[in-house]
Amino acid sequence: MDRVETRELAYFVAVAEELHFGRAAGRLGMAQPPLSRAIRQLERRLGVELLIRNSRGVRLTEAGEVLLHEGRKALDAVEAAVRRAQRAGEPERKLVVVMKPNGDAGLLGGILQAYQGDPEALPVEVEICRIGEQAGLLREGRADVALLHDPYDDLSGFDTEELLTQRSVAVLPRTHGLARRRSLHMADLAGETMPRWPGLPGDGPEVRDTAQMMQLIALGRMVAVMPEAVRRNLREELVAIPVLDGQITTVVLAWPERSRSRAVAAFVRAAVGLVQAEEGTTIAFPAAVGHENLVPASDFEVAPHPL
Amino acid sequence: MDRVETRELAYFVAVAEELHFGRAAGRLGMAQPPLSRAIRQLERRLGVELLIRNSRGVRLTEAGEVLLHEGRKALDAVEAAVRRAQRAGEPERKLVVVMKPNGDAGLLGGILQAYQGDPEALPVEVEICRIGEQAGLLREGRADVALLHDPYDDLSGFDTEELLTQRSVAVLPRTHGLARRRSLHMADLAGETMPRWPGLPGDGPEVRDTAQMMQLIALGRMVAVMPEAVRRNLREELVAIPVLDGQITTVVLAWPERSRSRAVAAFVRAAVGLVQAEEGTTIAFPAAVGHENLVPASDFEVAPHPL
DNA sequence: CGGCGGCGATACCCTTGCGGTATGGATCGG
DNA sequence: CCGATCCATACCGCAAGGGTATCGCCGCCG
Repeated sequence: MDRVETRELAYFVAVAEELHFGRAAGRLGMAQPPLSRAIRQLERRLGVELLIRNSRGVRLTEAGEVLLHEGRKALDAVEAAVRRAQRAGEPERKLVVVMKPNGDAGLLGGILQAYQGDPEALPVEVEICRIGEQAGLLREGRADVALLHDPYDDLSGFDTEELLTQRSVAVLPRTHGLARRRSLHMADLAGETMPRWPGLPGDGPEVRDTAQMMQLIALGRMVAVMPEAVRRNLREELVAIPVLDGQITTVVLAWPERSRSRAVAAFVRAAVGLVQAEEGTTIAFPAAVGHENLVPASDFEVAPHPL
Repeated sequence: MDRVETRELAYFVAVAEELHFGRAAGRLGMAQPPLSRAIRQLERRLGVELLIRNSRGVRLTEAGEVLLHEGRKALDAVEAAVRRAQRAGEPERKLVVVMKPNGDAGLLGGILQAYQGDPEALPVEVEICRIGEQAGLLREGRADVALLHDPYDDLSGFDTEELLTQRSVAVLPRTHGLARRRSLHMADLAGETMPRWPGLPGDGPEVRDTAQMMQLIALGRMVAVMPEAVRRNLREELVAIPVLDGQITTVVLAWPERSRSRAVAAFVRAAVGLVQAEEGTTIAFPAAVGHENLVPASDFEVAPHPL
């Protein structure tokens, strides 16, 4: 059997997402009949029924579900291949590091310093993206490495190296009834309104970024349980209380699997070397914190580290 | 910028592999001029030089290297998407498990038994492939799950679950000077001829499969250090001696990342459940071994398990 | 030094097949 | 029963992919 073109895959994905030939054709910037024909042709060539058309709508068969899912991955891979090749051909090469705001837990400065000492190092561009975009940017080949968070980000398709584990703190308004506690358990927060992050399920109000969330917490509209690195940018009127049984978050360095880029390899070396040198320190804080709302890390010691 | 078609990617990969337009065109079943043109066109569209043509051969630019590498992955992904969709559309669905001969270390029987009890289970087809083919079959979508060996197989692009760790044994002819030792270190085998497996570097004679290797060992042409599961099919004239500092091999169950197949999920459940139930037993041997060339597992206890 | 051979690029032509428009046919709602 | 909606079919034109012939360049060898 001969090749399936990306065009055909993209057509199918569009139809499978819209479940409507007309709308899909519109999205693809073409007329409906050629789209119908292309999909039929694809089905004939694969020898599989992908869609069930009952003259008043479209449904996916099981094979169609699979092709939608796998086809998206394949299209991602093609796009990433092109973009990485283009980036590799640019006259001044650079390494793009992507993370969400504060997503490095204070590690990036040290990593960059170590990296620049490597003979294979390239100039670095740090891209601060919006929450939920990190993994996608890396998948599409727009970035070379990313600082991601396990278990919140989807790490599949990447090679990774764990850099740092973080425990959780509850971010509360200073006026909250629990604000003077030295530590909490998740059960203490039962019934509180929690933020809902884009892409994740939940019933709280959706928040786009940490600043927005902080604002809402300060207004008493919600509380949040976050990796302890949030303490680096707490507002005056908020406090962070350790949550002893909260989610453990791992900051991981991720890059495209089976990458052969020497610049990426050097970056990974730098990052791993750095965290190994700092082994034992769970999280780095600026030396001069000065803020009373920063809970001393020793408070975590009341509970054994669950890892 | 508009889409890159798989056709164009395949053309480029062929040329990049052959480093010769004529041969690549032959391989693709087409004439050389359209191929030249297609590649030029691809370069123009990407805005990147991929090949350096000096009228007496072709070389890859750095961008070309990247596109060769990433393009192969992308083509794999497209092919896998198609094949998985086709498999999902077959009237009698089945689950294809792939492994190399003896690659399950005796686990598969139990896994299959546990799996068949699951309500989501499908009929299973066990595919025994040649050495080095396992990961590829899974990548191409010809199999649903594979039993692979870390660190020998390339696990990137798969989700995995570790099932079993195996220590190493040296397979020696009964007449070998070391054949009566109770245990060895790698240093004891310095200077011995070792097999070279397909795809891996090395300087020994290449072997295709274990049976061939066993034959060569019996003839005194080589010795081999293998995961201890080889003891399950040793010939009469061979012995297996624990190698205390040999490579630790992990049998992992692998499946396409981000898979949504319920049948695969059920298989993973069955396998993980099984190994958890047997937790503590490092490797399962048939109850009635009876072969004196099977070294008792207790011999391994002289060295602490390095994991 | 000149001819030859190998290799990629160019020129030109033909055919395929993709995409567009017009229309048909089925089904559901009122 | 009519109209609206939506996918399929019919048909057409043109862009683009593929083939053949040939050129230009370069290294090799007589």
